This record gives sequence, C-alpha cells and structure tokens, in this order.
Amino acid sequence: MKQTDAVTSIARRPGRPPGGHLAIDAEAILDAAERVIEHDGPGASIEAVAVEAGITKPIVYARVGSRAELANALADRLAARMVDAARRALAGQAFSRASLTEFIAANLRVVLTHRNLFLYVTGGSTEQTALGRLGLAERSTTPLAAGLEQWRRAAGLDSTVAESWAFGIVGMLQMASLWVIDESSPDPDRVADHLADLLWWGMAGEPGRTT
Amino acid sequence: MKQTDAVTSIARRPGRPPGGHLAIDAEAILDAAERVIEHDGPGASIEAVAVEAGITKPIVYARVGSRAELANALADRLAARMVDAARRALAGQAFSRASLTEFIAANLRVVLTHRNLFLYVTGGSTEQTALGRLGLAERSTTPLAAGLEQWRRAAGLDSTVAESWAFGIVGMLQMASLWVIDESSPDPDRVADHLADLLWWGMAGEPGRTT
DNA sequence: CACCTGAAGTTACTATGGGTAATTAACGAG
DNA sequence: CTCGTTAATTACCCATAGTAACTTCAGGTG
Repeated sequence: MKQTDAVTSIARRPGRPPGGHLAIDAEAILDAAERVIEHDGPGASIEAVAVEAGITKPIVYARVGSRAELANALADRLAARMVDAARRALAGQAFSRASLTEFIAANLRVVLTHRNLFLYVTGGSTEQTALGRLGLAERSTTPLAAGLEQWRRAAGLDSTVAESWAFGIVGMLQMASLWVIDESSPDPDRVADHLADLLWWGMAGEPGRTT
Repeated sequence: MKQTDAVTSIARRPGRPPGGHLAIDAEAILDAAERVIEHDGPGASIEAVAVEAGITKPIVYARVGSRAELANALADRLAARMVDAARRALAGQAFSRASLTEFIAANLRVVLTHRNLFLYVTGGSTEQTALGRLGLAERSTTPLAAGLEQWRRAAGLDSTVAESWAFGIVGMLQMASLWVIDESSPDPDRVADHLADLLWWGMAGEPGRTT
C-alpha cells in the first residue's frame, strides 16, 4: 500500500532505490555465484549471479570485479577446500603410499562434489583467465610444493624438484578430475589407486601392485 | 560497365557475388584460424578467422562448424603434432628414463611453439568445450595408453593402470606446459628432467639424481 | 535456347553477455 | 537546511556467436 500513487512498479527511472544500505559483501556474492554455477552450469552469467544475490550487476563489479576476478576468487575457495580435505585426510599420518592414495582420492571427491564449479574455474579462454588458470593451480601447488620440499629434504633427497613436481601433480589431478567428472572413467577410487602407484613407485618400479 | 547505374559499390545487397566457386576447404580455414590465433591470441574471433581465410562467417560454420567444433579440430591438429614430435623423439629407442625425458621435452617444445593455439584449445568454459578439453586430452592419451599397456605387459607388469596413467601424464604435461608458457618456470629442459624423475622412479625412488 | 531448381555464397540481423555510463536517492558535514 | 559525496539503480554500448534473408551461379530439362 505504501505509495501506490507514485506508480507502483511500471517504468522505474534509474537511481538508487529507497531503503537502507545493502548488507551484501563479497563473500555473499561468491556464495550466490556458487549456487548459480551449480544450477546453470559453467556458462553461468554475471547477471544471473547478481539476481541470485538479490542485487544488480554493477554491485558485483564493485565488490568482486570482472568475470576473471570472480573466477579467481572462486578458485581460491575451491583450492582451499581441496587443501583442507587433503589435510584432513592426511591428518597425523606419516607420508606413505597409503596416505598418498587418500590425498588423491580426497581431491577427486572434492571436485566431484563441485563439478560445475570446477569447470567454471578451470575454464575460460581469454588471456586473462588463462593465466588465472595457472593461478588456481598455484594455490594448490604452493602448499604442496612446500610439503614435498620439506619431506624430500628430511629424507635426504634432492629437493629442487619440489616445484616442478607440485605443478605436475596438480595437473595430473586436474586431468583426472575432468576424466572422472565426465563419467567414462572407472571408479574414482581405482583411479586414485592407479595414480598413487605411478607417483609413488614410478613407472619402473614394483611389479604386481594390482590393488 | 556491367550495371554501373545500379550503384557500383555502395550498399551491396545480400546475395552470392559474381565469380566462380570458392576453392576453400576446411583445411584452409583451419590454417587461417591458426594464423589468426597466433596473431590475435586465444580470444580470436570467428569473424577474424573468416576474414583471414578470405571468406565470410557462414562459410566457416558450413565447413567447420561452431566455435567448439573449430577448437576441436584445432585440438586434433595440435595433438597430432605432439604425438608426432614424441614419436620422432623416441624413434627406435628402447623405452628408458632418457627417452622419457625426451618425450616430455618434445611435448613442451611443441606447446611453446604454438603458445596461443594451446591456450585457445585448452580454454573454453561452456559445457561443450569442457568435454572438448577432455576430448583433446583423449587424442593424446589414446596412443599413449596403448604404448604404456604394451610396454607394461611385455615387462610382466600390471597393465590395467595404463589408461589412468595416460590421463594423469597428459594432465601433468598440460599443466607443465601452462607453467612453462607463462614464464615463471625454470628452463623447460629442467622441468622435463624433474618430471621424468618423478614418473620414472616415483616419489620414493632413487636419491641423488640431480640432473 | 529459355527456364526452373537447388546449391553456394553474401549481407544483414538477432541474441546474449561483459562491462560502463547516466541518473537518482540516502547520508553525513557545515 | 542545503549541499556534496557515496551507493545504488536502470539503461546503455559493444563485441561476438550464430542464423536468417536474399541473390547469384550451375546444370539439367523441355
């Protein structure tokens, strides 16, 4: 009833609407973005994100930034979740082949849970997001590289390989994720086991490890 | 002279122009696409490809298909080049750690030579191209998996890991490529050497292999 | 040779989405 | 009370993927 006289809804002119401040920060927008991407797939639009967050496009740009930056922020979250899951999976255990399998499987499970988000974040074709893709990887590789280096050093092995290995392993995990996501792969746990074989003993090593 | 009265050039109406058939097939368009991508970066447009090929957009769609299909076709070519380079690098040699290094280095070199093409082909965020990305990988993994399986079987080792390994290795190579492309990585040959260490002996194996 | 008919092109258009400009309301300072 | 600054909205621009409408060529048929 408020002011029905002032034309309830038809043809609003531009301008800030009545009502107090918006209480929506970047985090809330990212939450909305995840919901939209989950629902609309990796092609979800910024506009849709704004609507889901109950705001308008320019606010998204003000709070989060361009699409590339949005993808970046979401990549941060996803990487954090993966690192987290990995840490929990390894909690306390010594580093061994068994814990390596768990590490890989935990990563695959996280991606399976966030299928579309993974595709959104690893997709993107402009130069901006191409480097963004690398950025996503870096967020995962940095802690991994640190862990590897520490472990290798403690074991008296060459530790200069850590960074290369970290990128390689993350790439391996991303491709495995894509494969698993798309069905067409065997059971994720089997895949994790195979990859653990490869990473742990190498191509030349240890025959007969079927399971 | 023809019909100068009918306005020589301004405001051509739509329609097929005079002159014989176009002699431009899909291959020629893909060649043009590679040139444009090389020059304009991974964000190159279909229109630009058409212009470079000396034709118009609908012809591109008629001969090659949508953007996703274009990327797919280019992925085929790139994968073929990589497989080719790898075969040449390994020609005749027995499979060994040294030849593994060569295999990796050869792949990195191909990507470095076609930086933008690689980004174009591995980019893309719609669901279509996401599965396309997997398709690209498959083109590389299929021969690799076959080779691995054969080799493992001959060596009396478990060969059911071949497919998982192939995807994992291709993922590792793609991420390494991205890293190398973006500068910020050490010398490609060093990276190849590190990854060969990982793949050959595994994380647990052989201390002290520095170079 | 006149005349259809389908294939092969072109220009022109639509639709969508990223990103920004123009515009207006709220709010705090003088 | 007024006024400038800030925060929000609607409306717009522009690029690009993809398609429709339209026009010419080629070849067969009377």
